[in-house]
Amino acid sequence: MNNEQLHAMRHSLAHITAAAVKQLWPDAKFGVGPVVENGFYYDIDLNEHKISEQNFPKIEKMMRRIIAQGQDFEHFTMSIDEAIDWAKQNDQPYKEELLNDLKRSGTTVAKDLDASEMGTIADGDAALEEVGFYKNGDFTDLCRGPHVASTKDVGAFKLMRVAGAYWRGNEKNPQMQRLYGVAFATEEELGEHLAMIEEAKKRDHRKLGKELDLYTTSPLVGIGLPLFSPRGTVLRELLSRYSNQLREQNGFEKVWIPHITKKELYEASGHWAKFGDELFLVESQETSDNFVMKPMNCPHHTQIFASQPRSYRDMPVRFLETTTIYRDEKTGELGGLNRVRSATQDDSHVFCRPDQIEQEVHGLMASAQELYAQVGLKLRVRLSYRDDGDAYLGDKELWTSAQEQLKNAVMANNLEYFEQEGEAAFYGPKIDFLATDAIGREHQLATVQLDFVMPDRFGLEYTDENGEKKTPVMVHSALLGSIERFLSVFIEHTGGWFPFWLAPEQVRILTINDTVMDYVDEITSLLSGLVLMKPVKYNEIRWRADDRNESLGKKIREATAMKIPVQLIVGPKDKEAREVSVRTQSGEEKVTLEQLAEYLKAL
RNA sequence: GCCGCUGUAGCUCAGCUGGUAGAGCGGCGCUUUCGUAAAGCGUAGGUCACCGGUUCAAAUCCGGUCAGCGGCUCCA
Repeated sequence: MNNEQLHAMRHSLAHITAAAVKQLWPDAKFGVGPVVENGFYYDIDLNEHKISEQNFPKIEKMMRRIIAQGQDFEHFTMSIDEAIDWAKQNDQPYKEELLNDLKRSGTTVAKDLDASEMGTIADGDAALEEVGFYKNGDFTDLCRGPHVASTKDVGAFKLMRVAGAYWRGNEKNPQMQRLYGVAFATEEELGEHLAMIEEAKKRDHRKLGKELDLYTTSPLVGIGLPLFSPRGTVLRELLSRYSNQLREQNGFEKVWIPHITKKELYEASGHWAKFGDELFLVESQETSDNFVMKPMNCPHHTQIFASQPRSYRDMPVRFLETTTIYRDEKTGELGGLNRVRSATQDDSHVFCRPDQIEQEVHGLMASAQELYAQVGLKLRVRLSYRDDGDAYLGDKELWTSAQEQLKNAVMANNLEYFEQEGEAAFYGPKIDFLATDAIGREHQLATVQLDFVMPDRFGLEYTDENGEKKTPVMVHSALLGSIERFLSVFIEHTGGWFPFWLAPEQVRILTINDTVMDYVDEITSLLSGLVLMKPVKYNEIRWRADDRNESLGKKIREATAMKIPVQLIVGPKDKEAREVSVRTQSGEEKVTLEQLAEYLKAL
């Protein structure tokens, strides 16, 4: 089975889905039905009627009937005008619209779908004369193909869900119903895929967030505004400390800024014009000034840079701050920790000379590399450059030099990378770090962005060796990105089994009976004096003793459910031998009290 | 913001086509001090998300609101 065959199977299933829906609801109007990752979808407009998942058995039954009939997929062509007549006669206004686009420009310029799905080639500017159709049974559809020969050759499939989708991805257009299915060549592969979805569900950070008591939400506080319980706060603080520690080693200094500011700050930076509708407004009862919650930190940090005269000898100036930003995201976008209205960034800004870009980016990359290696996420790098267009601000030579320096830094760090032209921000080129998690999903977390525009907007300057005023370059960077989003990825990556240094509760002592209480005191005073220095410095051991009047089995069960990495079982025999039974994910072993500290430090 | 689905005790869930609410876990009390993933008994918890409607009667049907989930759109 090669990709083309699988593609044809999935695409054929899209047609079969549409054919089944057409039989069940004859007045259905069809949009597009492309192949997507792992399957296919078809956009359908049923006027008043709404398909729900309860209809799936009925639709799937109809699909299986069509499949069992072994209908041939017949290919034929029509002239474009005949095709438009066909669409009109069959009351298919969406197809008619597509055909008219094809007639005009040879392509359908809809976002999110490949023109090849609609029966033509994407890269033609010329008007099209003929379009392809496929017919199976009495269902005919505009389509370039290819398809499998017969409806019985489509492999294994399952309808997954139905969702609203705007016609051609534009929210001003009518909303259609998008029917999603997954499809594979064999039942086994379909089964594996469904099992993977189950695995992802088990690791869902919203589920684990509740089970492990990491964070919560409250309708009284508002959606998209998560509240972190003690255990979740440990994770947040340690990750932030680690991220800060890595950069402080490279000369970054902590700064602090307030969370509201006058709107004028963002008018000066240019963000108000562009992102004004995403800012939370804050009203003062004392002054007429308009305040906003900060949606980013860089403009504030520029004002700290500007507060002192700067010499070329002072450069680079490096600021660092873990702080929360607030964005008024649309309610429908919010969910879990992935997308929130209060997001905490481990933000940093370097103000440097143009010739210092490479060394600064190099240092940040090395830090990112170390952090991600430590948490077990595999990194690769996307370099986004400008193209020849005029959408970019700043000196072109500076861009060229900066892009070279970025690439040098990536090479020096020996990182896997790829380059994209035309993907840079208007204010400078950027580097995104893509992290692959334990079940193969890729997430964008850390970022390094150059900025040639903001220093100019705020009139930042330093004095060079000739006594002349020069404008610095800014390097924006975050290693974790948003701590909330990082946590959502990290929780799912680890399935809640955090590495020892990060675990909110690292050690739990499980007693067998009350005769060992004095021995437990000895153990706890040892643990209380224990401090880890790696990878985060001054990381005091977090422990609890479970000396309740419960069975050992129950204590183990509960400690394991909370994914506590080290369980110390303490009974009369252990007390007698002056050792503890250490239970970890990799099994159980006896460790003497004397060796316990070293044992834990080595984890 | 839009479309679809869901909302029953702290948690996980049962409650068929309307007759007025249940289990397990957890909590609390008592007993048990028990060595590797749930000790025993007892007991207290619910305006069935909220508001309105239909009905003799609503957790159940209808409408609205809020929240959660899956998508669309968006993401400096």
